[in-house]
Amino acid sequence: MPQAGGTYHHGDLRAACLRAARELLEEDGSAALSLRAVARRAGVSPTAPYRHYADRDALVSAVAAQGYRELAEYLAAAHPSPTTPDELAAVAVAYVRFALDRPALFRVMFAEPCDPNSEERVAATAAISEYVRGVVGGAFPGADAEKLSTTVWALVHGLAFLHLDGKLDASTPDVVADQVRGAVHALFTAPAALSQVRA
Amino acid sequence: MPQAGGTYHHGDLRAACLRAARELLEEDGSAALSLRAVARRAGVSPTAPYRHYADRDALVSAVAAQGYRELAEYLAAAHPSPTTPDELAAVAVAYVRFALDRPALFRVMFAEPCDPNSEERVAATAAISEYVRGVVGGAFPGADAEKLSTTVWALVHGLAFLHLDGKLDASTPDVVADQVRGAVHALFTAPAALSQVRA
DNA sequence: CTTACAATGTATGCGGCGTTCACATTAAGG
DNA sequence: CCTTAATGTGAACGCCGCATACATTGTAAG
Repeated sequence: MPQAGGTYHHGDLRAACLRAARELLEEDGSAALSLRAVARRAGVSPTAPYRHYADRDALVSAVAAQGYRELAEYLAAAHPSPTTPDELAAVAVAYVRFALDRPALFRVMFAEPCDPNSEERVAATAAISEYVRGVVGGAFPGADAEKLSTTVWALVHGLAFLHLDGKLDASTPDVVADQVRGAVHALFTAPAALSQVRA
Repeated sequence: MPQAGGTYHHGDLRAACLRAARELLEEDGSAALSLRAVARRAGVSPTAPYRHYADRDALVSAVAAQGYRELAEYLAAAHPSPTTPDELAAVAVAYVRFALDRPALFRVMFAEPCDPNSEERVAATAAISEYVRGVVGGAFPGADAEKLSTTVWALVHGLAFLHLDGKLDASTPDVVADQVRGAVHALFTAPAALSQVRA
């Protein structure tokens, strides 16, 4: 009886596992994200989570999928439908800030190959891809949305990862934001760049 | 006696561990990179590697450091001192190809925070940073080498990671190469982009 | 040549982890 | 009420990282 006054059935162990996993992730990094630790934190026996997640990968994928959805919200909050380079840069800054605020989660989302066994995860990643393409395509209707969105996503994603790895100066949030804005503007204020990626 | 006719002393277990680790990495992914598996493959007792690596992280860092050095060679082989956008694009293509050819190694190199306890590793990463800055600075002497090199590195690094994660079309090497070239050209053929990042 | 020592590899053991399987408890529906 | 499926428990297996004590061997000083 792991819970003092607890009932035998937890109620919503699935959600509790997800919450516990997120906490462990931010507290001790992804190495500490074990099914057993999650079970302990949820106040449940070591094998109880297997009723809700097939294996550790399934739990990790669920965490990642939740991360993708949160990222989408976070970007939308930065600007719902950016059109100018400035607005796009604001979204890019939000992307990098998201990564720096939740480093372990961001790594879980992108550091491993996306497990194709998790429908939830592939759906969430597809949604992010769609979002990026939609935003870039909306801002630059004449350009090849596919290529251009890939380019800008890669740029922002790369900045996020390099910052995460401590390869760049991330001393203050402002420094980071300026860096990101500068890089995005370099890409978007360039007529030659746009013509380069047109269909 | 793990080795049939083997001697008690291995001879060069340190190097053998590194080799075994690389093999395991490419065969079964980073999850299979355990000190015990390395020891098995080297034909040695499970704890023997501890004589040469303080812990698992130390071995991983050594593998990563070797990866950084190989990456530097690989880029230099693509073009020793690029100056034109075309030449820089060729180096960028090599960067992404390196990542796609050695996915597990590339992830080890970049997916976790760089362990500051490994002098070898920090030295190798610093060398890569220097290399990138030098190449970009040499190609565009007027620009702010710091900012510009960060931008182009992030772009290429992001492309590599997105490809690695299957988020982009990596059906054929040519498709990937075209994508990378297009993205780099978008950045470098833009006068406005360059003026944007000048000091 | 011997012998002491440092370097290198071995043996054993601990606790944690992922996972499986048999079993217990509970909720829900005929 | 009683069956049945859902959910949680417990014990067990093999793998892992790692620490400790011990065995073997190269080396070099005496």
